[in-house]
Amino acid sequence: MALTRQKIIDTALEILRSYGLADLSMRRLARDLGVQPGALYWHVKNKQELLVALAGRILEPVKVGHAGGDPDGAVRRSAQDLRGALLAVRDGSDVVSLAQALAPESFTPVHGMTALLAESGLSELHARWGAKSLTHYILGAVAEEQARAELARSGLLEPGPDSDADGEAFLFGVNTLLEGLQMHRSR
Amino acid sequence: MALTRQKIIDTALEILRSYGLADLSMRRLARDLGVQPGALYWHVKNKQELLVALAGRILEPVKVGHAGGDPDGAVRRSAQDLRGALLAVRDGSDVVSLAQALAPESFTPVHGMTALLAESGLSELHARWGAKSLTHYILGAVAEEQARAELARSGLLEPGPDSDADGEAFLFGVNTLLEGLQMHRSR
DNA sequence: ACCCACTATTGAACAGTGTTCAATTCCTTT
DNA sequence: AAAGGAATTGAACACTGTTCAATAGTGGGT
Repeated sequence: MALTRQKIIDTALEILRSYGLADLSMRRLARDLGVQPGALYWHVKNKQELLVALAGRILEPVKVGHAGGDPDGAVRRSAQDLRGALLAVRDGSDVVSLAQALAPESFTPVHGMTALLAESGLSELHARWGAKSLTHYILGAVAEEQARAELARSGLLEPGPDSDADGEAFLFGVNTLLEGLQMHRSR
Repeated sequence: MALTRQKIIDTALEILRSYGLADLSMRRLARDLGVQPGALYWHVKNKQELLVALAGRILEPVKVGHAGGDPDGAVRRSAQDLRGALLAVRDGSDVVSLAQALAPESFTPVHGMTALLAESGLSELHARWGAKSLTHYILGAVAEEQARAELARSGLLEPGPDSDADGEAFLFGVNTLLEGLQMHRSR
């Protein structure tokens, strides 16, 4: 079974899901693929590129659809989709944050959000700034959730109640940002 | 000259300032102190603890003072102070984000901001959530600025105009958040 | 002055990391 | 079957954080 870029990314995602970013080394990845580490570098430039691709895969299910008539609602839904996609993979927010730092243009959701906000009556500039604010907030909020989850996993923190207080707090942040943006609309 | 925890943190900060987080290894740190790597572990539990202490040092100049009468203004000023402190040290936002993930309670600014927001008429819960939203936003925004700076330093990005567009965008985000919070005030 | 005890540092090792590259194998096309 | 490019191996390089027995330095009490 030939080694392929696809398979590498798939296996990397599986390691991430099950063991987290700390266990995702090139050697571990090669071992799981039954291959020598050097072989990976034929299909992938380096680990950074792998992580960027991985981030793309994590965000694949997120479609920042532009819903007719209710841009705010669409943004709200996109934000929650994004959160969901990040939470679905262990250390997902770390991987995506890292990827965004390495290849900012590859972080597609921000484009869709900019479009939605522009559609809602914001100037081009304010829409861009608003979208960036939103994504910074989202990545930060989810990173905090997952960091806590990681601490809990290692027993350094009691696992707290599993009520969706995080989801509520998250939505509060998104709504606050959206309400703040409302003031800047021209129409 | 006896090795001391203070000197270790000082030297670590100096390496960070001049060469960035990637060059801040325990070995490099030991070399700069004229000491064997193992010696560091007498004064510091491990690298994580060092980074948390370092984050504390980076945030030292930030005093989230509670200004009389104008909580929003105080928050705005604190946010900009925080940004300034992070930007003053290369990779400052990475170090602080990391520290916050490892020891959330040690990230003091969030306390002061919570207090200020509560003072401004928000409920206890909303003040907490608002402060968290703000800090997520701030860390994310500065992280992006510094990531771009790092990419530019390595020549992978043309250094763009040095106008303070970043400062403007940053302030926009803070103001948006504050305006959004206004809706949730009881008085 | 001596010895003890405690603090601090060394030197060496362990187990891992990302990455490179000559040599080799595999597979396809002629 | 032979040639040639694509893919993989095996080994090495230069690192990383961390541990720990052995050693050195330092002060107090007899």
